[in-house]
Amino acid sequence: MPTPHYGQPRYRVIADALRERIENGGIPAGALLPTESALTAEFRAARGTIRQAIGILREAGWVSTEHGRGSYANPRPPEGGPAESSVVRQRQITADPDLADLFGVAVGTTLDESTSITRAEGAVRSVTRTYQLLSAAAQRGTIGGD
Amino acid sequence: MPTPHYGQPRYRVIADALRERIENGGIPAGALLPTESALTAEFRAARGTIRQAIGILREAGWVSTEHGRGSYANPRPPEGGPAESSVVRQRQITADPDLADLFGVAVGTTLDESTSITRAEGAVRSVTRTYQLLSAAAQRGTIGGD
DNA sequence: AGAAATTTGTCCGTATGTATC
DNA sequence: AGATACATACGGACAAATTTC
Repeated sequence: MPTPHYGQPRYRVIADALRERIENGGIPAGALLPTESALTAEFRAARGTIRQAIGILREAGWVSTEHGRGSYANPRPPEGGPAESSVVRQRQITADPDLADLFGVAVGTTLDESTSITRAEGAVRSVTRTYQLLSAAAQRGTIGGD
Repeated sequence: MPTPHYGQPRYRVIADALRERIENGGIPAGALLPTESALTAEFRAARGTIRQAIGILREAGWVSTEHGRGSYANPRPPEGGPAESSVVRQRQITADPDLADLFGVAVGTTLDESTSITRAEGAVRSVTRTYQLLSAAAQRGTIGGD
C-alpha cells in the first residue's frame, strides 16, 4: 500500500534525512550518495520521489549530480561560502508616504515586501528589502472582497 | 512508444511554447494558464511532463501556481526590457527592533541605508533598500555606546 | 453551511533513452 | 558490449485547496 501522508511530502522528508546524513558525516564529502535503487529500498519510495529529494539537495547545493555516475556529497554545504543570501520573510505592507512617492501611487497602496539577508562567514552583512507592486493575480484578494 | 526524442526534452519544449505564448500576449499577464488537464490534451503529454514544464516556468518567474486554483502568468517576466536601477538616497538610520534582530545588534545601532529604484519602461518596478553595518571607523562617535 | 466538481500536489510503478564505467 | 545509473516519459491513484452549486 502506498503511503498517503500529506503533512510533509515524502520527498522533503527524504531530502531532509539525506541532508542530515551529509551534515553529520554519515555521507562523507566527496562520496557518492547511495544509489537510487538503494534509496528506493531504504525509504520504500518510488524512484521519482527519490529523484525529487535529490533534486532539492542539488538545488540547495548539498550534492552535485553527474549523468551516468551518481550524486556526490559536496564538501561545502551552504554555509561558509563566499556570501549566501536568503529570503527571510515575505509579506505585504501598505505604502508609507515615502514608498508611495517613489512608486507614484497613493499612500496605503498594498506592496509586496521581501526581506533577504546576505551572510558571509556567519555574520549578517546586509539586509535588503525589496518592494514591488502586487501582481495582478495577487491583487484579487486585496480589493473589493465580495 | 513513449520517450521519443532526447535532443530536447518534451517538458522543455512545452515550457518554451508556453513561455512564448505568455511573451506575445497569447496568455495575458494575470490570466490563468490552461489547466494541466487541458495541456495534457493539447500537447499529448502526461501530466507529470506538463507539471515539469510549468515547474520550469515557475522557477524562472514566468508563472505562479496556487493549489486548487491554477497557474497564472506573471506580469513581471524576468526583465522584459532594459531595467535600470539608480540609487535615489543614502543616509544613516538607527536600527529598529526588526533590523536589530536580523543583524544581531542592539536597537538603535546606526545603520547605513541605501535606497534604489528599478525602472523599466518608465515605471518604477521595485524599490530596494539595503542596510549595512557601518565600518568600525565610522561607528566611533555615532552612538553613545562605549 | 455543506456537498460536489475542479484543479493542483504527491506518490507509485513501469518503460525506455542516454551516459559512464 | 555489458552493467550500472541517471534522465525522461507515461499512466494511474489518492490527498488537499479552491471554487461552484
